[in-house]
Amino acid sequence: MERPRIRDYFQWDLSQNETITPKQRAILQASLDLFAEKGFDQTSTSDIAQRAGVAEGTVYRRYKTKAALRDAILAPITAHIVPILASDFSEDKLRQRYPSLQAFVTAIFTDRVAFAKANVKELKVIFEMVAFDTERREQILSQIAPKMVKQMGSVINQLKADHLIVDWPNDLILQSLLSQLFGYLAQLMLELPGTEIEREQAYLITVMTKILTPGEHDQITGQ
Amino acid sequence: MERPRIRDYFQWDLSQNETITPKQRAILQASLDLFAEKGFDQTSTSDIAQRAGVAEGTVYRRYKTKAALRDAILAPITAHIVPILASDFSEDKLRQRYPSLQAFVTAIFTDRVAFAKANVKELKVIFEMVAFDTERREQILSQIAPKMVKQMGSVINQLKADHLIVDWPNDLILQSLLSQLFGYLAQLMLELPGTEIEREQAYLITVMTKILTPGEHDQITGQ
DNA sequence: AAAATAAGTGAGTGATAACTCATTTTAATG
DNA sequence: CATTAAAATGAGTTATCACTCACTTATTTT
Repeated sequence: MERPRIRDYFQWDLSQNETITPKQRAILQASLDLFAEKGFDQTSTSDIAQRAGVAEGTVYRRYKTKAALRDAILAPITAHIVPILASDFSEDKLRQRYPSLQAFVTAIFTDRVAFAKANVKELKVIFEMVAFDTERREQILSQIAPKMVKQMGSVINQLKADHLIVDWPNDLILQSLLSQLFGYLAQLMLELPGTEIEREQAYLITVMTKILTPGEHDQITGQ
Repeated sequence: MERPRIRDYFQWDLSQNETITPKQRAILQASLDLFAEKGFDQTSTSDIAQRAGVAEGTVYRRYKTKAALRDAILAPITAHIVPILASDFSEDKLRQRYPSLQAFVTAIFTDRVAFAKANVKELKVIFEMVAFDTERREQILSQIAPKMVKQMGSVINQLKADHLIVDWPNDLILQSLLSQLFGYLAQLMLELPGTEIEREQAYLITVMTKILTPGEHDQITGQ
């Protein structure tokens, strides 16, 4: 059974979904744009209809509720966000030793950064949803976190055995990886100016490698 | 003219504001809690009244609109957020040379992390507001960014001259500082589990020092 | 204690927004 | 072209929510 490559998840083409009329496609696109621009609650269904060039009733033809419409937008990305975040380390990559720390970091970030870049709007909508819905957040986390800890854990332990990575507890290492990703995401979503997005990926890899390289500054001084 | 120390901004005691009745104080507290829990739009004024143990009319006695109530909550923090983020480097600290990179990083993060920790709820409300209000975001940024770039810039240049900091463009250095802060903030606001918040400050300083220490991995490799 | 001022109340109001449905328009099929 | 099915429409319904106001209760002043 073949796992799909991460690149296949990029660039959702909403139009290739089954039989979907141009108007329905316009509704999905308008919703995504508006939710990302103004937020879910601040977007009315009449806003969506107007932006999509459609009557309001058309919005409700396929999606029973506004929330269902949001779910439909996020369906493709949520369906694959778990494997993208947590896996990709299970099979081939796990068994192959990482020759260097940089190789490990590159493996982690390359696809994930590209994925984030290709789905900024969707991620923003997810963030808004998850920020104020504790239940949903914990549900998602309980799916992702254990896999991540387990799969990444083995790789990290390998690197530790080879003295290729800093001797921190694994959760701290994971935390710095995540923290770095969050910082990057925030920049994308808030459209912070003065950022050459193009150099981001290389920058992230450089910084992350630097953080995790064993060295003299590794002692975490208490306060 | 004495500038207030950052510690003075911590821990807003809403009750010490002028003449404020217990009920008004309860309204402010309930609003802050609910806005941070459920989000601004998902919180109705009747929710607030109920949580505060007050009639709905009472909410509107002092604050003309729901937005004005939010502004009132954020007033103290927004009044001081600019100096906290951007300054504290203008006078004494700027003139005194930083003996080490760690001293510089510690100076930057200690207060800011403590501030973030003491104002998680407020920051969450601000984030929600700013995330979907481009105008307001740019307005705030245009206030903060130039000061930050200017004041931090001089310090960074000094450290560069002494070869105490990595030879990256200043905006890239600033970006990594910010990115690190964002990552930390995200953890706070999303209440991500498995995080010993107490070690965060020491961790941030360690990591940031490591990132900015000049070394062999400084080349940012293109993709 | 009486008068005056301020604080608090909650039923009521207008507007908005999510959602419905009878009808019309478009597309598919024989 | 006629028939049928699907898609689209937009006026209408219902519920919620921000906000008001005439009135009551508490507090201060004289």
